[in-house]
Amino acid sequence: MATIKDVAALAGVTPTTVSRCINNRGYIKDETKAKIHKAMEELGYRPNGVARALSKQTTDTIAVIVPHITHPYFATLISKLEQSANAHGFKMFLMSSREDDARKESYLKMSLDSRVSGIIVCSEEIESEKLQKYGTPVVEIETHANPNTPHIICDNKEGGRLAAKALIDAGCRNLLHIGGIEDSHVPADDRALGFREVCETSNVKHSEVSYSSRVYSSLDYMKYIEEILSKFPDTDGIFASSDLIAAQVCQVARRTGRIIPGDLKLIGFDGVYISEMATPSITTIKQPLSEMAEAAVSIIDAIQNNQPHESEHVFPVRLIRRETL
Amino acid sequence: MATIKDVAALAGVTPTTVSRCINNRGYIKDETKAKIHKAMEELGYRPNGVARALSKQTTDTIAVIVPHITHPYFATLISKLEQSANAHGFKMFLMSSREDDARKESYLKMSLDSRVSGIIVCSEEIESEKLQKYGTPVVEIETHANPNTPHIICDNKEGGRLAAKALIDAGCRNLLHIGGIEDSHVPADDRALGFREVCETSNVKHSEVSYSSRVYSSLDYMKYIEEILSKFPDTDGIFASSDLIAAQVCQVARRTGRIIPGDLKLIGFDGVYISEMATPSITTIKQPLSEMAEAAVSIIDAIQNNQPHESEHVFPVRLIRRETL
DNA sequence: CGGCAACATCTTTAATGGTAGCCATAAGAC
DNA sequence: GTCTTATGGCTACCATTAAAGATGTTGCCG
Repeated sequence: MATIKDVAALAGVTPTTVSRCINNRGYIKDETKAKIHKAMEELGYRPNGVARALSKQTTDTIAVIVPHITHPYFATLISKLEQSANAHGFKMFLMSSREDDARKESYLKMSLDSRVSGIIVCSEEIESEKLQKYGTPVVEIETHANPNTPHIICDNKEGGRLAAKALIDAGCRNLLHIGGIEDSHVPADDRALGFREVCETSNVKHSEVSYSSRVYSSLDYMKYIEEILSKFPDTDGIFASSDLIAAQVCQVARRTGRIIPGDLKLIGFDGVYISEMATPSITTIKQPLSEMAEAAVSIIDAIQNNQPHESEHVFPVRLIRRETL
Repeated sequence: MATIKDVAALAGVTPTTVSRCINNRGYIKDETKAKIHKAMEELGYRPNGVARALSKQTTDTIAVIVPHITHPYFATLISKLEQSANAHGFKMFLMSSREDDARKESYLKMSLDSRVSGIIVCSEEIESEKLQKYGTPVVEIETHANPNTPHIICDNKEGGRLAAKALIDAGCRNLLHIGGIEDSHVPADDRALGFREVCETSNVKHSEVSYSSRVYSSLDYMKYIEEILSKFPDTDGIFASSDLIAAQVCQVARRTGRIIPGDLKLIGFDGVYISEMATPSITTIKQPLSEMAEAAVSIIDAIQNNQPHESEHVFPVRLIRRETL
């Protein structure tokens, strides 16, 4: 590929002049500009981003680390992050740990080595203190491992409250919350807190179950849900911690002859497309993922430009009524 | 962040020696190695990938361009590509055109400028001849704009045949194929060919409908499917060109009082997780996405290392039987 | 035991492709 | 005569690597 020197030689100027022409810096005669542009055109010249990054000391790239890509929640979040990144002039590295700590660690190092402008970590526990000494900005979405790291969450507790209230208002008296990964502690666990709070205040019978990270990884909760439903046969209202789980509750319900919402009412969490696509469509607690993604990217943008930024963003959630309630 | 010079100064050697120590090249005394490692440790040194890329003339990065991220087919494909990229030592840029030609063009330029090792374009028409002069390897998945560009597809026509046969064998006599984006020509269109072929040979009544790119973009086929079903009320078997469409057919069927598979049998395409997650679970034609992703990344790896590679890969598809047939 | 090749160890220099600060020159305005 | 506008070259710098060179150290042969 042609370099700036080739262009300079062809246009009869020095590389510096070409550089300034490209970057609109300093003074250049229109005539000279034209010559340079013609030379660039002729050679199909494209400035070398690597050299630029080295010289400018910024790659304009953010790394996004997620546990899974296909999970509808992460797929949606990734999509929003990509949009925001693009709008802010960032390219996006996508890295999926697949819940392997070694891979996560390796990806973190890779991001550092690539001199990304920032790292966005989603629903993953990381040792952000250790990262801090490298000076690469880190933003956490739905995690909060370190108090100094900027983080973005939705109002999980309120989400749990909304779900419990809605189920109780709809007449449910035997509630079940499916959520939380065993041996893991994330902000999403607060959904259970809000849920419990309302159930206790309203004096409604309720249970909570969590699942193994193996089930979470596989995205297949089917057998697990069957077990749970036979363990809690009287359940008439379920608050699932993701729309993905809720969609599978719909399936299991159908197979086991339960009518939704007749026999069993159901509320999901996230508010991503799968909640609309399930049959019946799922009533859910929606997170404002666009805004959350935008906030995450904005923080990195701000840090890169030495501008002030919030270190904690809590976004409101809301109930979307559909067919399962 | 510390540079190789800082490490060199602290260890009392030259940057070159540090470089050779890092890359295991040439002769270095164990004692010196130890000093260098100690210095690196102390400074928290991480080699600068940008400078490395400039010097080594390779970024070990691939760019993946897709029309959409959340669409279950693309989400799955992206996930598989990320896995293969990682296994081959590549980082992955994810870029979504959102079916905007200008954005696609801009992303293509960005990829070129970033000196990626290769570009993988999924289901997007691109002018790959124009790209060729830049020397950046391009691989197409489920597109085939240019005869010289390596491309990867599944056996779409055979998929159409399998679907038609299965529906006819199940007793359907009024078939409908939902597939194909208006004003666009992609290999996936061949699914209709195979479908038509079998229907005609078997003398079974069949129709084919395609949808607007607006509907495709929105991922929301609901209204469209309603219209189609009222336009073809006698339909007893549907072959949908994606599992996403099929899942929405399930929904519309339920709302309009059709029982699947009693009144209406249904086959999807892709074989991605949403086909398992829909209610009822969807019988589908599965593409081997893992293998296809691996092939795409392998080709870029091969080109980068001047090794030979196939220019056309056609992967077999197979019928997965579930509840809609 | 001198001489010389082979090996070991580290340094010097140049190159990767671009950007940016500084400098030199000159023409016209005030 | 000085200030502003305009033009474009020189050189250092970004962090690293490849190639070649410098220096010392063995080992072996005659």
